[in-house]
Amino acid sequence: MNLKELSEFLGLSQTTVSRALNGFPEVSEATRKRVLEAAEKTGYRPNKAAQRLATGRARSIGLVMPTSPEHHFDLHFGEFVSGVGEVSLKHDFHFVIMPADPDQEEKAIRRLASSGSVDGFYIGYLRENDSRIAMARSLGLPFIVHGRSMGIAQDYPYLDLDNEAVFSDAADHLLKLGHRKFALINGPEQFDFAIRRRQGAEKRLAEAGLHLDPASCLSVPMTDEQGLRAMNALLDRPEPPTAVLCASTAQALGAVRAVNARGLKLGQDISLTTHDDELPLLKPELFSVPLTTTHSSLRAAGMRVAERLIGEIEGTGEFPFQEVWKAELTVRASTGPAPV
Amino acid sequence: MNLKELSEFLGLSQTTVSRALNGFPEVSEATRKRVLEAAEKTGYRPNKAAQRLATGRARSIGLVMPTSPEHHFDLHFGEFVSGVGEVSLKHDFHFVIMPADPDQEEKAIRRLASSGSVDGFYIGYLRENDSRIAMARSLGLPFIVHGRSMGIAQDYPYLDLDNEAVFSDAADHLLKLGHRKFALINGPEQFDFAIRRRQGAEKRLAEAGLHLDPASCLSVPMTDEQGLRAMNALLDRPEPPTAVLCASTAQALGAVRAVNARGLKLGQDISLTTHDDELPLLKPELFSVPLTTTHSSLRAAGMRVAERLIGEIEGTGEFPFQEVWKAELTVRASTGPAPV
DNA sequence: AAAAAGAGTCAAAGCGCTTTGAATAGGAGA
DNA sequence: TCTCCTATTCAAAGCGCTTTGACTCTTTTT
Repeated sequence: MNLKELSEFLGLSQTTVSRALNGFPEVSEATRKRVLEAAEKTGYRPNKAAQRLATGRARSIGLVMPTSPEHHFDLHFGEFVSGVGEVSLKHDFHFVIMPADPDQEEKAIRRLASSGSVDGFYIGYLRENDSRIAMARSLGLPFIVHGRSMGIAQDYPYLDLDNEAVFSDAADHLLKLGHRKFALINGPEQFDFAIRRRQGAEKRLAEAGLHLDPASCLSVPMTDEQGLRAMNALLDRPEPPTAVLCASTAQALGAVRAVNARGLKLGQDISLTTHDDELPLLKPELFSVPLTTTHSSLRAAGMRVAERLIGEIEGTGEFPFQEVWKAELTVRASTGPAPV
Repeated sequence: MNLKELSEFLGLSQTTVSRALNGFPEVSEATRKRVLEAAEKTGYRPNKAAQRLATGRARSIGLVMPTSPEHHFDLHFGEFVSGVGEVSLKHDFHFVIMPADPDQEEKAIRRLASSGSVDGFYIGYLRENDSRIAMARSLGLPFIVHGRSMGIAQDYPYLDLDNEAVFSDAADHLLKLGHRKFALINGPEQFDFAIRRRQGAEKRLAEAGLHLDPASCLSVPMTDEQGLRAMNALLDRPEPPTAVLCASTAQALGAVRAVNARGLKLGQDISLTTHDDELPLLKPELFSVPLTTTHSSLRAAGMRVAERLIGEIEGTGEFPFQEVWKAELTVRASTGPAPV
């Protein structure tokens, strides 16, 4: 059933039917009602491709999904996407995912944009001096960056977490508990957020007259396996830390395991904090020793990104151009006074 | 840059340019080369909507993503999707995700299909007597079911794991170790796979003359939190089990924590197996006591589903209509002889 | 009573592509 | 030399929708 058939069935022109369906004012209420009922009854659905071709708008947003045999689906990404998805649905937007090898991402975005399948897109996992920002701008399509990129003028639309504060707040908390020997299990420093977190920790520690030894700043992928290894490496050092900052609950999972395996008591022999993206699968409060965290909902970030992107496409709503969210500190049993 | 401009630029007709680009034989090699070069140089990309409208094919497959504020993004789903994505990319297919509340799924599929945005789709998380299968068939679009649905004639295209064997193999292994007191931490029995797993366990145990008490068959969501609670409930029973079968590594994570919290030794006081979907984040071999598992790659299943779906759409390749995959048993330290 | 304004409807153009059916040119065969 | 292929190329017709500009009636204003 297409527009032509529907309008013939109703004895009206396609114009009128189309207008009635799309809520234009110049259609009489009686006609509109008739059209709507007929559309309902016949199960008419406008053809998206035709609409898209006619209007130039796709009513869909896109994102590039990092994927490859090595780089498996990231839990954090899924949580974010889930938020984007929920909001797209609410606005009746489609949501096109273009999977791409991480190092082919730029090409993938270009393909997505120039194929006309989306009228806005999202960029994530920002790196230092990320070339994707300039490219995104050159495509002439609305976009929004989740994160920021050091080394580039901050004149693009973004939503980011205050990553400096994430580690600086955690460090602050541990300093007040008397800790002096710090270490980081940070995310991969190819990413902007990891660099900022390290800098946040360094800055706060410097204020307390402490210097963070580069050998204590581990930068590893956000999985439990890597967290386990990293913590083992830290505990094997001649002078192991008493305070460790983790970048993700997934890493913390492994790190805690390493601590337990050595018979050390979390919150007593060693204190650990993690940043928590509020992954439903990994709740820091459910660890055998509940974890002290900084936390901020990644899902909420996804929702906000979609909200802003769709708002810009539709020209509705007023949104800030740039936003920085603060993470919240919650103290639990995994942090305690520095051992004497 | 569109076809018209490109053909004007080349001094050729749109027909010829289109044919050259799409590899039709009736274009001279010299012309084809010229066209290809010009397309490359000008960065020409065919407009997807126009192609879709003209051909009726969308070159994209779709899936409905279960999402809602309660039902958060499922880790297992992400892993599956990642496989689908990789294959779509290889075939230059788009990949449209329609997020939907789980109980609105049917409506969402219908919307996806009748909007013409996809020319094939996937159905997952099958329930008993699942009405989506009949509906899918009525849409007249290629589709493939991941899983099966009890109570419905098996005449639809599917890929499924042999879920009976999953728990029956695990039960078999534990029986041979002398265990007589069994319990299940199964997935939600609204899903077909969970029902089959329970039946698989029951059948194998019945062969050994054992009856599985319904109170020992826990059916809970696949998260560590639920695993923890379930295991606690089991250990609180007057006669706690010595052999526990888990449906997911996520549940096992919590279950193991419950075991440890009581000072019980895994593989000695209590044996535990889990089914492992090969989630990169949760590796059973990395648990402090490595877990005995049945395993099968969910990602590989996603790839296969996409492969078959695209194959059917394009009319290329010969694929079986229905497939059942066997999971593999790997024995590790979490299972040992039954305590005396 | 004539002119202007407003309400409702419509025919037709156009979005960018594929594809049908026809046209053209250059050789081969009669 | 003339006809008939074969190899290329092309003009034009859709695909299903939105949107422009025009066309009827009514109703209001002068």
